[in-house]
Amino acid sequence: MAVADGLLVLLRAGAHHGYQLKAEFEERTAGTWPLNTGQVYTTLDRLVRDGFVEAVDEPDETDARRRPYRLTELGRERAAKWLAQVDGGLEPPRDDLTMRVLLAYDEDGPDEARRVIDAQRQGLLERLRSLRLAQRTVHEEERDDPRRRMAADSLAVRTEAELRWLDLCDERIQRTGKT
Amino acid sequence: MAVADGLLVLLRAGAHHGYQLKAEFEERTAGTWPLNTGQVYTTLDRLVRDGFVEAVDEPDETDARRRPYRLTELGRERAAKWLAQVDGGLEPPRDDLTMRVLLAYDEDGPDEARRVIDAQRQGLLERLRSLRLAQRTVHEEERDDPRRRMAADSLAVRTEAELRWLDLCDERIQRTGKT
DNA sequence: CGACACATGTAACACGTTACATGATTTG
DNA sequence: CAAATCATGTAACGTGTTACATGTGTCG
Repeated sequence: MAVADGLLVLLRAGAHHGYQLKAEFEERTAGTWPLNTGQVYTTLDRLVRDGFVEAVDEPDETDARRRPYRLTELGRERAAKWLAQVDGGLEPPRDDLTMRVLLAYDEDGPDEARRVIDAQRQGLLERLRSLRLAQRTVHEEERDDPRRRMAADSLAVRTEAELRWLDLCDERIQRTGKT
Repeated sequence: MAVADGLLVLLRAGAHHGYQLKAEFEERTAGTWPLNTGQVYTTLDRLVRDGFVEAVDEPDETDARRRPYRLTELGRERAAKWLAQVDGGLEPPRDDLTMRVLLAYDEDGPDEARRVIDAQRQGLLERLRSLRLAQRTVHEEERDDPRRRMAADSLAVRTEAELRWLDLCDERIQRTGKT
């Protein structure tokens, strides 16, 4: 649903056609979130079906191929609501890292969990190094693009959080301590 | 795919039937990751189809309803590989929070982005409070279950990371500073 | 026996991804 | 004109979610 809401946000600025939405979406995300063209059109279809978006009556004059869409009142409300919304409340995390550690825990004593945690830590540290290296090797214009920097920050901050979590898991396991 | 890999990990300990897999999966994740029964069976079908799992020849004697499955050699390899694997390399983050901030940026000057960031920050702080409150109100046995604590930690650490990221975004926007 | 937990499924839908098909317009 | 870009779509598949259907075993 994330993509659908994103398109609604873009449509707040005025009518767009599908290809244009794809291009603008990618520009706004600094090329870090490529969209599939097909997905744009099927998503638009669903948005039309559900009343968030409608086709513009008089098609584009300069290019007959273009089929612009605009927000309905409902769509405008949804876009505003989505921007302000905070998702993922108290529901437990459902990601591979958490699942790996939880499932490895107590498989055969704490050893298996330790092995998994160590392997993940190595991999994440390696990822952090790569991220920092990549950040240093980009061209200046790109490095100064705030959107690109924010996207990069997001990755780095999340990776650091995962490392911190692994440390916490280690503590918990030691405290339970059989070994 | 996460669930499929999780089932493979559980099957390393020996043959299980579908219902049993669901129950054990939920127990191992301390009830934080409920599985839909239907999903278990369709996932098992796909795993059989792809050669990671096979039906046990002689069905369970004590209960004719049960249809136990076991790992194939291929499945055992996949489980081991998955446990050691680190996912999400250098691909940019694709989550709602990142998308909201990036799309809100430069919508109409930095103001819209600021509003979105502030709203998200408020919501995330509220979530952190709820998490800590919830942690304090659980019963003792649950609070001492390491799996439950790890799951709770995971949520908290991630939320803190998101808050840190929002602060970084604020900095970047100020530095670009139009106001 | 009747209720409830155990156990296996099917059907329909939402969303995302990949690949492909098909034209129109612009530009060298 | 030919090639590249613009523009709109369809088809197939993987994964997850919800809801429903159906039957067997156990226990009060």
